[in-house]
Amino acid sequence: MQATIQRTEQRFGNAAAQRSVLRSAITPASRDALALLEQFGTTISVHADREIHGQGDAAAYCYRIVTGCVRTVKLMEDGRRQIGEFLMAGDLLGFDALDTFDFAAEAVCDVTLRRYPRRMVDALAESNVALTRRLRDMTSISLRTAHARLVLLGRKTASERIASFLLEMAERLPGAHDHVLDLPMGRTDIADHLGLTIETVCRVLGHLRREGTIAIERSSITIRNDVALQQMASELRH
Amino acid sequence: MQATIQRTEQRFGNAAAQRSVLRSAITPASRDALALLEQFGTTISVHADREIHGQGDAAAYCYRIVTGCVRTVKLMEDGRRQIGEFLMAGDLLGFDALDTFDFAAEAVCDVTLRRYPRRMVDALAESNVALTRRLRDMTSISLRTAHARLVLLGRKTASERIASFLLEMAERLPGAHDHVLDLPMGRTDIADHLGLTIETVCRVLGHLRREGTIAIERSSITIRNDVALQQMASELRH
DNA sequence: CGAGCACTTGAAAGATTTCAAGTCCAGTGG
DNA sequence: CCACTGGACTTGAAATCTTTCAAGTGCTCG
Repeated sequence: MQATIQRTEQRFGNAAAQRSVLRSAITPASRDALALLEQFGTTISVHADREIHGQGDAAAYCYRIVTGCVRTVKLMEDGRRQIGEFLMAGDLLGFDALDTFDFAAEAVCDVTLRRYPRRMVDALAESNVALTRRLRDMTSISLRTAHARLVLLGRKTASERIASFLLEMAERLPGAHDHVLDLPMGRTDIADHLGLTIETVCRVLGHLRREGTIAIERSSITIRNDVALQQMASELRH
Repeated sequence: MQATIQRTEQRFGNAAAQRSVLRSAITPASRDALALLEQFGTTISVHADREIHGQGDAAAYCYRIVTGCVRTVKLMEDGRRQIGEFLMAGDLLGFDALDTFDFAAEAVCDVTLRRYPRRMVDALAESNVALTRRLRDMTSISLRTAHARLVLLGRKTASERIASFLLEMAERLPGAHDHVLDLPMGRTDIADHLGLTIETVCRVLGHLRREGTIAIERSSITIRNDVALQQMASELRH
């Protein structure tokens, strides 16, 4: 199982490959390790904009997103907001928490989740080496994602951030066929994820549309020129 | 994939109190778990500005910083640079890596490291539950640190970033007694860590000095008013 | 059909960066 | 021992990018 992850990781340097790695968490073998948990799982539904867990809550459960989209949110005193990441179907939430969450998780749209008691996860991890290893690798992958975002937020321009975001969504959104992205999140969420204002997000998207790089229809964006987007995204040196 | 263990920018509630909480993550028991590795360790020295490992290198070793300061670096094609974090004596590096590093690690000043073969770490982890658990928690803590930095880079102003940085250093620098910080890193490193330019770093520091909040003597900064700094840092809502 | 909300777009304001000089030491060589 | 040189750090002024403030559009829902 770990072999699968490692093999994928070899394709380093190719930005697209790198991104997909971050989400390809569910390989056949690793699904087996996680499958042990299934018997302890409960399926729950959460409506759009409802909280799944709050910032500072005890980490009593872990989750797997079955359908829909979830955002992880940190709020500052004055209301400034940072969305750490968007989680899509198949993504996991809370498996790498300590005993409390340091961010809230909210449903972006109506979502279905599979929920597992954390102490079952911990108990199983104690006795199952494969699962343990799997959990550690998953957390490492989350960390790698976070580090890529540090570069995005610390060093990229607004256009580069938007381009990177669109390319990431093109790979991660379920059914993003033919370069058509049905974005579940609004412009405000995108802005709070990319460290921009909603106006800047709109302006950059508008610019890309006028250039012919993308087409926009409300929440659906079609990538018309992904080479242009990739150049604009300025990925890391390799 | 940074491997800072005992530190975290955990920011709920009283930021200072919270920070020390995670420091105590290194309990006697957990130190014992890591102590198993000691027999496989080698001590090495690296001169200032030399590379410890490159971006993309196979993760053959893990490290513990014995003395000095290390920076983790990501470079973009055009030379823009992001420093993920600074590691101080006692911090760990590479324990949460996958099979390659996605960032370089460089000595900020002359450093002494203790180096452990990764496969020994993995082998021990397979058979030792305490160590395994310890590794997972360490990675989770790194992740929490990274998330706090996402807020800093995505939503804080230049002054807030500098204030947060100084407060973090006040806690993490070995021997930061009496609010005197001997910063091992230069202004350029600080800028590349905080997503700013060197000029902005200088200007904000100069402003704080003129205000009487800090005093500056080359690489040594004295905090004269830490309440002012804490207010300026704008920590997270709790 | 009107209200409300999300999204757009324009114009002015503001924060940070860029460009350009300096200043201040530490180390070097005379 | 002292002047000199290079690098790190400061500081000022103009340029630039993004935000803020303001309006306006368009769609959805009641």
